[in-house]
Amino acid sequence: MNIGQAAKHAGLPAKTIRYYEEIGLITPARDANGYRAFSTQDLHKLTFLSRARGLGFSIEDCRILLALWEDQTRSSADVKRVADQHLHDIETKIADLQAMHSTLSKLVASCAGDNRPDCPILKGLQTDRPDELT
Amino acid sequence: MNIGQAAKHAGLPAKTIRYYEEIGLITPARDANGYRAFSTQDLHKLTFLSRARGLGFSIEDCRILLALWEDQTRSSADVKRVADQHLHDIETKIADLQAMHSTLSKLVASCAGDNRPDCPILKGLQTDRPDELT
DNA sequence: GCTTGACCTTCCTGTAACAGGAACCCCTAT
DNA sequence: ATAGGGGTTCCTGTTACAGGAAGGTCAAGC
Repeated sequence: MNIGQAAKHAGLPAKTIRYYEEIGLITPARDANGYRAFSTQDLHKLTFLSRARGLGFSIEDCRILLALWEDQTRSSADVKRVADQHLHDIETKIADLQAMHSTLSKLVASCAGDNRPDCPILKGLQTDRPDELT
Repeated sequence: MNIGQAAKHAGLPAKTIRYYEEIGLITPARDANGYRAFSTQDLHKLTFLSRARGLGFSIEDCRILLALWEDQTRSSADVKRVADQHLHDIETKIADLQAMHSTLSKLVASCAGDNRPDCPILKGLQTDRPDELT
């Protein structure tokens, strides 16, 4: 199967698949004409990668997860450790974004948004603790 | 004031300040010895940038906000537009992360995390809709 | 006067995960 | 023969800096 079909199958851009080969996540065979020939196993790997990336795992985490996936003697604890760490990272990011959102939404709410220059958002950005502005 | 002091004052690494100069966000004067000389106005700008970046605004957004901040004839509507868009982006990111978190936390919860190879997390990653796994 | 250490300077490379595009090859249909 | 829709490699650009090399500067202490 050529890269175009594989791309559709996995829900990934062809460019991304070429990149995954370049960094050694997959190693599809080659036809006589130089075209990549994707096996069923390759397609499974690509789907796996697509899913893992979709859940926000980094490429390096994907590399680890893929290795565990292929290792029939793995311990589920090893998988869980990686996933748990990522889950924690996600929680941290959410908390950070929520903090930004909280501060920023207050500033936005207090801004008239008309044609006058007076703007609490800009005022908030020049002070150290914008929440203290009234 | 030298870059080290300015960095402390603004809560930014010196490296970041040099970068901001390189991309034209600030243009501090130079002493005879070539050292950057930060004025009070420069310090205000750096603090502004530090705050805006801390709220997640992109560098390009910061450039716009900084210009509005310096323009006494601005309309607060222009500022609000930028902030509102960013707020929306933040909301989108939070929603994305929460979706990942939801899926992943279910998978993690269903994984024993022991020394056996059987792992619902890996199973979830190879199917298209891991939530459907029981 | 000399050294030492803490500053400062520029310049180059690397990061994450690809996207865009050029220049070119391959295959099939008309 | 040509046109199109694949495929290939290679190079550049993206975001917002961090790390580090090589070297100039300044104030303090001996």
